[in-house]
Amino acid sequence: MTRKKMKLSYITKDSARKATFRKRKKGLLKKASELSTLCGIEASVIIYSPYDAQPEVWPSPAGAQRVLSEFKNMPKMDQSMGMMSQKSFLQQRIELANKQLKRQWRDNREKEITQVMFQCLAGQGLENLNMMDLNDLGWLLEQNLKDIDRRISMFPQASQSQGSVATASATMTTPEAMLKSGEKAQVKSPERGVSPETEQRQQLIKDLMHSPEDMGLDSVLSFGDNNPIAFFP
Amino acid sequence: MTRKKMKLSYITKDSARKATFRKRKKGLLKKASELSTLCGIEASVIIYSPYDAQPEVWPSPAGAQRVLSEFKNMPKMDQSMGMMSQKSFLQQRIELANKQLKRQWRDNREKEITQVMFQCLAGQGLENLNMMDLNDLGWLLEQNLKDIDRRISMFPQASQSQGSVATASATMTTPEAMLKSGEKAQVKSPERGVSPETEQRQQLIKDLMHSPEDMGLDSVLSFGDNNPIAFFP
DNA sequence: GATGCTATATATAACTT
DNA sequence: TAAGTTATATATAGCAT
Repeated sequence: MTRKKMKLSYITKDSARKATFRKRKKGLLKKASELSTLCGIEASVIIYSPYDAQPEVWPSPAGAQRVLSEFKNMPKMDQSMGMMSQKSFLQQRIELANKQLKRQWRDNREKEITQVMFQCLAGQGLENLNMMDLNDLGWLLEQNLKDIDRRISMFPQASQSQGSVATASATMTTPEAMLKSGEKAQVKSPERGVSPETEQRQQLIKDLMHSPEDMGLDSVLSFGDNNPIAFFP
Repeated sequence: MTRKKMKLSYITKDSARKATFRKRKKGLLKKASELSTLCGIEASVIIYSPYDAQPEVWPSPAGAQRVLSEFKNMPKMDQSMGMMSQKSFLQQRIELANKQLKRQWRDNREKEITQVMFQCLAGQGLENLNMMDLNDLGWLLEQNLKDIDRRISMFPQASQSQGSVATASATMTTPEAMLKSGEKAQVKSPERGVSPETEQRQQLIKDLMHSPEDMGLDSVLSFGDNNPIAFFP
């Protein structure tokens, strides 16, 4: 942007990267501030980097949270709570919120992984997934495959040859180890009445699951890193 | 900042304010994108304004969530809370919990829709979706396309012909009406270096989006049912 | 009201201290 | 390694369409 035109790619040189980071972070926050002032809107910028112990939050943690809470149901609560003992009411509220939040978090995990799955379909590949994600992705795939198998087995003509999709599962190198005991995939003959669309889809998924340059999914997926999601640290 | 030096204060003239907003929002997001790319860090920008029905979220709702999840480690507050009155601390806590919960709720919606999207890919079709789902699905598609476009535009060779995925968007009959003004998809030549997989995927999505017997998605998706997400029902 | 177009104001990469 | 300087690259305010 100045003496040279600079390609927009990761700056490999450590010192230069850090210098640029500091300068541009400052610039970005200034821009955000100006936009907010000039146009009278709420905005928030959060920058998470290894250069700052605490994430950089603009305009402030509280301000950021204000922006994040687009709907203003808060004021209503502030008014009504005047009638109760402040503490108990608030504690109650906190407990409730925590409980709901915790439940959300758990339910979210599956949806998040499904999201990941779609992102793969959208062409992002598996490179950026960590071990936990891959693990859960594998689990989700198993669940889906089991469900699909179940549905297939309900078709009359499939009764003598179920387990086709489980075959796909095996082909996809999904770790059998992850199946709960007693629920082993029943791998039988792959030949069955699948529509072209189905085959295309399965092929697509297989392609997506096969990342040649990375280590095989087998080794990764079976690695049991079930770290709990941090909750209200 | 250009022909005149401009005082940094709220722009009273309506049209000018909006014009400035659009320009600067674009600039801000670009800066954020560059910072992220150049320094390999995670960042998120959220702009909440009356000009956009949906808050502007960069790099994407999912990306923002990733950054925000880091942001929730705010030990700073825990330390300093000793100085606050119990009430203000609890209020802050509540605010935080509510913010997080609210965000969860909204992000959930997105994931839910993504789930729906994947179910479509799994062969269930769009028959069972209500108008809100379709609406949100359209929005989600837009977000994803924008994110993908952003990534594509980062490839040097794509700089002269970005918007390829937006082309897919148009082909998919995604309603242009849903694009925020000033962010019109740049539909150019569809011919570009897309891999066979990409084409296959796009074709698949197109097929899924095209439900011959139902009313076209165009009419449904552009139906402006921006109902707020219920929070704390 | 949205865009496109400059003339300038800013931001900042490469240097210097 | 950080802070200051400077030459340029970018961003964008004020207009024109």
